[in-house]
Amino acid sequence: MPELPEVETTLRGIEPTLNGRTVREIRVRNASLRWPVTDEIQQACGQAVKGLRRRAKYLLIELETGGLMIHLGMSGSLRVCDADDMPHKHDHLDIVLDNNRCVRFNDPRRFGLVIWWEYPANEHPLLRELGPEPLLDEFSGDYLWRKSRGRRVAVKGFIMNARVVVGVGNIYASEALFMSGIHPGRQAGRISASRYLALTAAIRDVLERAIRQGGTTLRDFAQTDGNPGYFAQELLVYDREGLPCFQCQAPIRRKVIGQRSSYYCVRCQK
DNA sequence: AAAGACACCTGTCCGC
DNA sequence: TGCGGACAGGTGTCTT
Repeated sequence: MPELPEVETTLRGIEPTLNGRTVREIRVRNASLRWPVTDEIQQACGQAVKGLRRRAKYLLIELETGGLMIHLGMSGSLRVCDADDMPHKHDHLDIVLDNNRCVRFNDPRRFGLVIWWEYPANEHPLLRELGPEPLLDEFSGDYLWRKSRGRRVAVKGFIMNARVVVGVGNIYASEALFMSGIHPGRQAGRISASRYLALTAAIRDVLERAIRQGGTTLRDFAQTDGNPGYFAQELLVYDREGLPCFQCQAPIRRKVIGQRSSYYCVRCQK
């Protein structure tokens, strides 16, 4: 479910609740997430919130001697509520604050993750090998072009590889490739520098616009107040199999590339 | 080193 | 109405 814009939306949603507060309690209802939630997580109790940031699709709640790292997987979401509100199905974990407010982790498929980490976060095994953030200057057309030389993998898989660039998931990969006129199955190493420049700009543009709309809700993504994200209405190709291309009217195709559904226009993307 | 397959898990939708 | 199968926004790990 959540790609970079949905994680960024979630971060902005929980920020006012966490700022200036102290963690009073961590309530674990179901510890079997992608990585088991261990007792280590209880070290968060009594610690003040020092900051909040996002790296790739990971949310980092920075406390005094370490912090909480949260990943939403395919179906995870965070909601802000009161600590004594009745939990719903799949509400696996609560971060209860000193004012009785609560950040509640829900994840039907349990591909998500909530773990304790100690400083420095950037050296954590899950973060150490990650590529650049797509919205920062370190991500450029030149970088993508250099990185892709000799690579035979399909360009869609290439830009979804977190060692290449983080945060680009299945929806926004299809969208950015359409916007830059590149066929998703084209070999990464056989694309010119100028086309990578266009692709880089498209990735930035689509991610920034999606953040402004609170992310994309296709099925079950929710912002922290329970509202959906509104970017679905701006999607150009994703989930539009058989529907006319907005540029040329040809039917949008769906094809599995690298085990993921890819949506594209055969006439507009080469 | 790179690329591909697979596993993890639940819910929903569609055709029969 | 029930049942089986396909599919879903991610990514670590294992095999080629």
